[in-house]
Amino acid sequence: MVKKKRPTLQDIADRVGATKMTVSRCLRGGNNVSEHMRERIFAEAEALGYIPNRAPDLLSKSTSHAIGVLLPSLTNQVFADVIKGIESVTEPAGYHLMLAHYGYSREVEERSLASLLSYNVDGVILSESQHTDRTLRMLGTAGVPTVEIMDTHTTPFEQAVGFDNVLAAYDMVREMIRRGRRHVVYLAVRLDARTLQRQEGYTRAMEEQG
Amino acid sequence: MVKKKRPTLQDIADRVGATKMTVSRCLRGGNNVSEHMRERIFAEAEALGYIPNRAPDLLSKSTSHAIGVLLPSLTNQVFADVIKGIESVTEPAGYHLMLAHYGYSREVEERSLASLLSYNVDGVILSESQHTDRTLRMLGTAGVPTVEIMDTHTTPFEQAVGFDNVLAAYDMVREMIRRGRRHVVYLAVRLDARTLQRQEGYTRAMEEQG
DNA sequence: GTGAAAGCGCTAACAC
DNA sequence: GTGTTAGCGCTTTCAC
Repeated sequence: MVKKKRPTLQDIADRVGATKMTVSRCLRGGNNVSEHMRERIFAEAEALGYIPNRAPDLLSKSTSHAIGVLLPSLTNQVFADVIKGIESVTEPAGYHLMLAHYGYSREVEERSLASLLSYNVDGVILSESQHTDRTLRMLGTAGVPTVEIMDTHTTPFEQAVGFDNVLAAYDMVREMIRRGRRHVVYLAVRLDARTLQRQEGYTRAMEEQG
Repeated sequence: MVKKKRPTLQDIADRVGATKMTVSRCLRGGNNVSEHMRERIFAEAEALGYIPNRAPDLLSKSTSHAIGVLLPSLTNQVFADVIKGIESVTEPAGYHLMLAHYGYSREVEERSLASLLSYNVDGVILSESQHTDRTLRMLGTAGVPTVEIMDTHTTPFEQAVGFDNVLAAYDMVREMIRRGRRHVVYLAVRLDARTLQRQEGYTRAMEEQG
């Protein structure tokens, strides 16, 4: 399956008898192009099915108009909503999403992040707030804006958006006790960071109220 | 928010007193690098937090290791599952997903596709099988493998994976009739392509059985 | 109004 | 085992 070489600015330039510079200026709406040229260039571009190439920009300006999104899992329905929410903001802004998921493994997260960063993404969205040292270092050298979602209890690398599991659990248990419940039980399936955070909130509330 | 310039192969090369060629070979696991050099290069790469840059590859080989996915909507839960399914294949293969959605508008689809193609995605997944002429032309000149999902009734541009709404509706109605139902009613909310296909299946089954 | 040259970071091809 | 050159497609800068 050989990829056909796509038409470039040069191809258009050749056909209209100009240089790619003139074509470039014209296609980007520059006004210093003669009316005659402008028409021929647009006609040829359309005829050739010219599609601009973002790669050179990506190379020279290191900017991709893409945001990397690292999710622990796609199975958990909450992350489908997360994607939807992110898209609702990025799409109107002309940004694309590059997805990766890492199955709750910090090592996979590290690799996926490297991969995402190698595309020069303009920003990264991470879920969870526990990362390997290398992950943190990469975020540092990459120098792109980083947002951690879901957990706001742990101190974020840069910024975090989400909720505090500890506080949420604490509030819930407190409210139950306030309503007169005395035997509140905390049941959890997995002992991951979030579960433990909720347990912390539960324990705090229970101890506080005796 | 100024992006810090990331370390490049040249930066590593300067520090170990070699050329970027040697560094490039070494980091990619080439064996024709002296043991001494190899160690220093890896040490410096780690120290600098070097992250490889895919942009040059993208420019010279026009290959991105990314797949463009065009979805009509993210709100419809079925597409969350679609993403999940696609990811389950692409991720192990080392491919990333670039998402775009177009709100069931062919014009938006056309723009989004151009945008996706400008990243030199290695393949495109489209939902629905009705596209503008320009969309089709772009797919042609881009020359990347294209898969249309959801609808297999319409003749696909290249390949399609999904189900046949006409046939599905036909089968359902037929089965109802076979079980003795005589007053089967088809209710639809929107008159989009899919709805009309189902109606076609319904009508065919009803007429066939009288 | 249009062109020429350089450069973004990396690798393929070719020295030595 | 290591270096040199050239080039991917585009834009920026400077000429004319």
